[in-house]
Amino acid sequence: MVSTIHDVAKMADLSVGTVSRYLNGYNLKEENHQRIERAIRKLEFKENLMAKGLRSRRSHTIGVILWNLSDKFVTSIVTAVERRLESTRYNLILSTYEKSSEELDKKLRVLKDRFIDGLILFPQARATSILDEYREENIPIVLIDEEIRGLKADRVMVDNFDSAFKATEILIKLNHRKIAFVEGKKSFLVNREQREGYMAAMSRHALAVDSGLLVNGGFSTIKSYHVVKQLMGKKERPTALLVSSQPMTVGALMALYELNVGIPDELSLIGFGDYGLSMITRPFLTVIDKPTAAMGKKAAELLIRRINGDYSDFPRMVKFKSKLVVKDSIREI
Amino acid sequence: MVSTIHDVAKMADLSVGTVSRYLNGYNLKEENHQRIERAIRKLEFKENLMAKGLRSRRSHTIGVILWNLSDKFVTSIVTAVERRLESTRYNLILSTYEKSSEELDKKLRVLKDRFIDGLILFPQARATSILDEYREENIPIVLIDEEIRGLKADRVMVDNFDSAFKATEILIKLNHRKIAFVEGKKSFLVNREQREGYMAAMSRHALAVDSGLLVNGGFSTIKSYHVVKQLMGKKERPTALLVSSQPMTVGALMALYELNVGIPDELSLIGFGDYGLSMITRPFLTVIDKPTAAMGKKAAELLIRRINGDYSDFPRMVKFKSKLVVKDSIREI
DNA sequence: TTGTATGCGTTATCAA
DNA sequence: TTGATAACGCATACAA
Repeated sequence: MVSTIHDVAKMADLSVGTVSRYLNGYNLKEENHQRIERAIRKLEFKENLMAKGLRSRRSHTIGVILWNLSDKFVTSIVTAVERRLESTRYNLILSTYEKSSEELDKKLRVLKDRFIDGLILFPQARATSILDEYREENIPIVLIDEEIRGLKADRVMVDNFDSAFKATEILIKLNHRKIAFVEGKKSFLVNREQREGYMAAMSRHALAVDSGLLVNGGFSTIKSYHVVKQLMGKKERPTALLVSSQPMTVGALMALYELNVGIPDELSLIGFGDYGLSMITRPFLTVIDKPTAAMGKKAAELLIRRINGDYSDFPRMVKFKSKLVVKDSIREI
Repeated sequence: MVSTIHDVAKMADLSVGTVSRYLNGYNLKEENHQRIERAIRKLEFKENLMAKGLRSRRSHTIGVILWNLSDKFVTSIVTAVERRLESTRYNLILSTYEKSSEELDKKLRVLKDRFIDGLILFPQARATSILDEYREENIPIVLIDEEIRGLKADRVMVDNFDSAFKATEILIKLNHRKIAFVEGKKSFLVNREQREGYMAAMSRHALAVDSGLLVNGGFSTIKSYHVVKQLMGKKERPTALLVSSQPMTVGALMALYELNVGIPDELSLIGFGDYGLSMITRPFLTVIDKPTAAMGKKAAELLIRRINGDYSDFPRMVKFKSKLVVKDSIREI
């Protein structure tokens, strides 16, 4: 039989109030403290999270809303979040929205109705006024690698400017001049930052970015496949290519394989993406590896602090530098 | 202000009992039905899942315990599960255990304490008696592509025998005789079935499996990397290689790249894994693509039926055939 | 078919 | 510092 604080109280010969206080970390007389502890152990008492939640309006649950699980950037961050949460009493409720605004809204609503105590959001679609309700009800939100206009929230970011800058610059130093950049969706901050990094590196070295070099891969594998195919079909090919996300890098690879473009002989290639990708392509791919483990940990910690009411440095923006992992897909020309 | 069934009852001029019955699908007088519906809409009433759960001992939550999120087999099934659950009132609580038995036990315990209504489990480590408690408390479990000895539970499986058989046989038909098989951990059913499929195909064509052809990749990328390196370092190399999981296929690729083994010229290669992998390796990889979408959907539906008390065909074992996607990594010799 | 009343396990208020 | 007791929002047994 499952026991309640009433059973514990009876066995310890104290009142339920006292037991409840014990459970919530209030000070008791040392002796009573011990008595309760013993009773809890004997009865194998476990708190009932639903009853607790009903009273306290907390679910001890953290929502994670992400676009999908096929992106390693997302999954490694979620993994890190879960790991960080293991020592706490929080669990993760997972929701995906496939980059659809309607879906996103729906999921935001569902999770709010479940009384999540906090939210970790990977934003890749517009959300509507539902986010205001989160604010009104004081449900903290941590955004991953993006902003949402009009929403003051904590953010855990990749230093995307720096990443693109570094990648572009290394290509320039290898004497590349015609460096193309496959960007994502223009409306997103992550894309603007990357593009600015790319532009800044180009202009610092007095290189022109003619219009043909900047192509839009729309954050998707298939779109990237098409634009890269088009890009490399032109008479004036770039000698180097920087692709701004993992799924788009996959698309680019597919196109390049199909066109039989030699890497790095005909084209030097750098992709944003995880380290894993660099090991299974041939040649090994030079990638910009994002510090997902640190990001997930940070996001979890930030969120917990907010849940505990510590808004001292709100809104916080933490930026992590990525690492350029140089492999065989780039060369000097 | 958030409204309760009391508010709804008052506005509809009925009792809370009636409203509660309405919400749980009991029959009401048509007029009252309408009145309640109107009131609910006007008040934007939402059920309080915690209160509901406290009374009914249901959390409307389904636990998913998986080894980690870096395996596409896992993530695509989870995605399918979530999609199937969208039209229901269930949400997913996610937990990972990194193939450690202690972790698995811990997670099983945590989720039980959260009153999950059902569990989807990807078993790759031994679990202890905690699973008996699930049975005692009537929490249904669906196992994905594995069995747990001593546990009667529904299972959603890949037809691993058939998969390995088909893959081996196509290699045989391409005149390969020395076909090596990188297997996973022997203690798991998935591995035994694959191995039997491989053996069956070999013996049907009267081919001997000498001991050197069967190597153990331990289900991990790194282990597979090492054994394949060793395997291909021998004087007598196989002419074809079948690798029995996605992570191990990655490890095999790393080894083969490193040793500069020409694929498919020197070695024909088939890997278990997802379709995506086949597109980014060079040459394009022939893979055994598992029907993860269907599996996830089935798992969700099976679990919901059990939660609803329908145990008519318990325990059910559903087996899905995988698809051999032939690309450029195999050739006739 | 509906209303009333009790309890699910906890927290919080108020007295002691 | 502790005890008694009233909520929290809902489901259900029982009566009507």
